[in-house]
Amino acid sequence: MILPSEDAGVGQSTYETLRTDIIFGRLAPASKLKLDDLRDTYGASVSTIREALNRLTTEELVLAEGQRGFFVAPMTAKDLVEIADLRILLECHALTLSFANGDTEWEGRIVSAHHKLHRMEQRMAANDVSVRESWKQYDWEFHQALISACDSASLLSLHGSVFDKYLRYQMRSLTFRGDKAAREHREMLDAAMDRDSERAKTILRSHIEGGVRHCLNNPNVLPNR
Amino acid sequence: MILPSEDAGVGQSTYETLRTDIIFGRLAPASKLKLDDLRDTYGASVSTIREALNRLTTEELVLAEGQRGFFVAPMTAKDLVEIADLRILLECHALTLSFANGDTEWEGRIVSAHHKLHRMEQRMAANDVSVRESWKQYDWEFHQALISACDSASLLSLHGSVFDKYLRYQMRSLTFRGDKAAREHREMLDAAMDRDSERAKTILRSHIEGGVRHCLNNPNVLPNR
DNA sequence: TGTGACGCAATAATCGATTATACGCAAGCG
DNA sequence: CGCTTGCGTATAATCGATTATTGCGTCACA
Repeated sequence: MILPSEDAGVGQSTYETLRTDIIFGRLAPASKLKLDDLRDTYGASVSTIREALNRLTTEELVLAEGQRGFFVAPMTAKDLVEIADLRILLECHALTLSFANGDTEWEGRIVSAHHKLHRMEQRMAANDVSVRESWKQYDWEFHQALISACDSASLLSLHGSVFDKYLRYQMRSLTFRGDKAAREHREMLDAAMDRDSERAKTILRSHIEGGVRHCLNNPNVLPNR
Repeated sequence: MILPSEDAGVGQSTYETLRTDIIFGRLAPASKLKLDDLRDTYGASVSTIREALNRLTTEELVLAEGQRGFFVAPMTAKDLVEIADLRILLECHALTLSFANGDTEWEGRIVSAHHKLHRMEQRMAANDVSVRESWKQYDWEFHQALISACDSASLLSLHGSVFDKYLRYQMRSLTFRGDKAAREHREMLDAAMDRDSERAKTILRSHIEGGVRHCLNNPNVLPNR
């Protein structure tokens, strides 16, 4: 997900930049995406911009309304709950498969990812807000590592897409919920080493549901109404 | 899904036509999609074609390889199994939600969809192969009706996308498996009327797994190797 | 003063042309 | 004789221009 890759063409990098700009909230939910403006901002022709927007439309990060142009997908409480529900469904399923399948390499990936995530959590706890985005990046890498042995490219891809939509809501909650979340990450690490997928799933569910509650209670997250 | 809508612009209808052409096998798996050829075939400019292909790339019905163009997504046994697994996961979950939520309108949609599907199944059983595509259309409508009360647009959208990828494999099995499938449809209808989601899920799982076995045993479905 | 038709400005959709990249073949060199 | 390097063609990527649509503001008329 997330990281724009260097070498790619204009089209690919425009797509990636637009995507992260939506996920990280630099493009406001429900705002109009005017092609001419975007061309100036992103330094690509309208055709290229349209290509990127069309791809984002399929992912439902952008809405295309008839002949009336493109809009950033709005953010609503209902959508958040739906997305979280899907993330739980997909990630729990992947967890089961992955725990049954994982080898020592897999364990190594998890330990490594957790270590890096933990470092970021420490910096976040020390109010070093500059690492917000990389913290979320490492959060993704950890969750990704846990399910990386599920042996289903389709499942991983679908999960990645849902995760990013969930992330868009997370990114708007400016307050740090790290204490509880960090403990849950630690517990999932332990459960993974024990290959106890039921325990991991229980923790994951409450991990995500906690994140949802945190967002719903946070007035920054849902601007409308 | 499926049906190309009339009124839309060139871009939308090109996208829909390309999509159904891939799903229904009119464009061979793994074949190269040359832009100039497609422009002639579909009567739209390269930019418009590219727009459509980019959208299909996001859905993983088309693969975009670096600067080397577009390819129809290949079909493999592993992909079929993964997609079927996802369909079971998503559709079972949606079934649970829908059965808990559905009102009388919902029941009406199911009864109606089943009736139309049943008619098609009869014609298929009588070797009227001309209705193959509409039969699959009604199959989709029935499954869609069952989960239509799940009250999650995101889940329905994700399910639709996975269903269509599954359908691509189904469309290649030229032999009719309708007898068993028709019975399962009937049983799901009954389970829906009884609001017995556990029963419906059991049937659905074996319904889909039966379809997968049928495809895996059918040499028409997986051309490679 | 309200309403509807008209036209203008803004913006989207679509296109064809231009530039860049990749691939195959052939010629030169080891 | 095989490998590499350079050239030409085929194809993709990107762009700017052209056409179509929409939405708003204004003016005429009831």
